[in-house]
Amino acid sequence: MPRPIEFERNKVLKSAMMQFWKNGYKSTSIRDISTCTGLQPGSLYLAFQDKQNLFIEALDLYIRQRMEFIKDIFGTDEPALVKFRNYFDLIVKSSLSKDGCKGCLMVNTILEIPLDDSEIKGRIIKVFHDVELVFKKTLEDAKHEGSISKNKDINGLEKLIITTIHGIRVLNKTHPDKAALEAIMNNLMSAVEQS
Amino acid sequence: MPRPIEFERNKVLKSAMMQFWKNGYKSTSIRDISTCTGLQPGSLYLAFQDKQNLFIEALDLYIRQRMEFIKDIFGTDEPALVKFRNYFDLIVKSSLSKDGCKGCLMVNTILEIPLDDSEIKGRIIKVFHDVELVFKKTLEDAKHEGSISKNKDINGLEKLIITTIHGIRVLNKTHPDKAALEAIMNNLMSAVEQS
DNA sequence: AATATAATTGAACGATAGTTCTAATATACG
DNA sequence: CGTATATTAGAACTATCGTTCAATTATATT
Repeated sequence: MPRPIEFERNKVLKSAMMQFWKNGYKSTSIRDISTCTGLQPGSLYLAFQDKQNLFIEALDLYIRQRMEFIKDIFGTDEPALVKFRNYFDLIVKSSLSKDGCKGCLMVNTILEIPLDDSEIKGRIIKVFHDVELVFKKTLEDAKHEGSISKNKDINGLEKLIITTIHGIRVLNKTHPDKAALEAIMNNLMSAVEQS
Repeated sequence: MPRPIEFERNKVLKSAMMQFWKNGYKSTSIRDISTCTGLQPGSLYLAFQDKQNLFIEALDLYIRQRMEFIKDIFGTDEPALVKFRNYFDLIVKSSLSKDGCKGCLMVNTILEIPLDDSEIKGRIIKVFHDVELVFKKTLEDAKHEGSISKNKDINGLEKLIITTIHGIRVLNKTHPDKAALEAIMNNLMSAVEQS
């Protein structure tokens, strides 16, 4: 009986996500979203409640993609150090791709958002934490495989990895540069391998 | 004959800078600035032209402070590697200080600002470049002093340093943690020293 | 085919943003 | 001491924001 929904929710969310990723949360207006999705404000509000919730759903889509990316690499049965090498290579590759200069939506958002905004901030911090757990798990595996020393400081190493990745997200917003990216990643790999 | 200016320009700029630093460019309104400086909108516009220019002057104040900080450390006649060690120690210290959780105004801004905004972006990229020149110069000095190997890749090393610092600015916005900061900085120092 | 249902439209709304303007104010000089 | 000069105050203006709403549209069922 009812008129059916015309738009595909995920396509709309993807367009919105790309817009937020490109220009940031505050600098993206509902009219911008309306333009890039082809949906009128009314439809957007009916489907997504309000701007904050629309952003959260777009962010969640981004997060799902990132976590899938992580899972594709770290969910294999390859040796732990190979996983890191693959991951670092793909970070370099994606940094040099078309979307590379936009950095990471999560990092951009956590630096943009006011200090006391906890709803969105908490979401992102949780994802960072989950990623760190994957890193730690893989570093533990490396210990068991005997490819890194038993007395390595896994917490420190894991923080080093995620901090370097975040630094690269900033670099991407300024001067993406293949040589620099490779130098940074090679150093990081050495830090991981080094007994 | 004229009524004298009552406010001190630098004090006003400092208050504005702190506000922008805390909440970001877009999330800070002129009325916020009016409140934190005690100046009415009219006075602000007479003195600073418009919001963008006010921000640029506040940013310039921040930049001057940062460059002074850099100069205080790298402008001494200490050995090159000691300069880096001092710098890294101070990064850790400031990360754990009251303002640490606000990250770096330049990094925050470059991640917040829309991709095609070149006025402010260009200013920040130039500063990053200037800082990188200081790092490179100091690494060259280290070579001449014989404290690092002649065939070290200075460009790669310098990018590694600035990228790690930027990563820490992101870390500061999430979980400032003394142990993590020290682990990251110790690794960075090793990467610099290591022949 | 007529109708009930709900999605879609895009104009309109109130709030808030950046900005401007006028009146009031305060000194340095004649 | 009065006046010229320029700052200060904060109300007012315009643009734009997030958001809502009434009218329109399109199907699935009767």
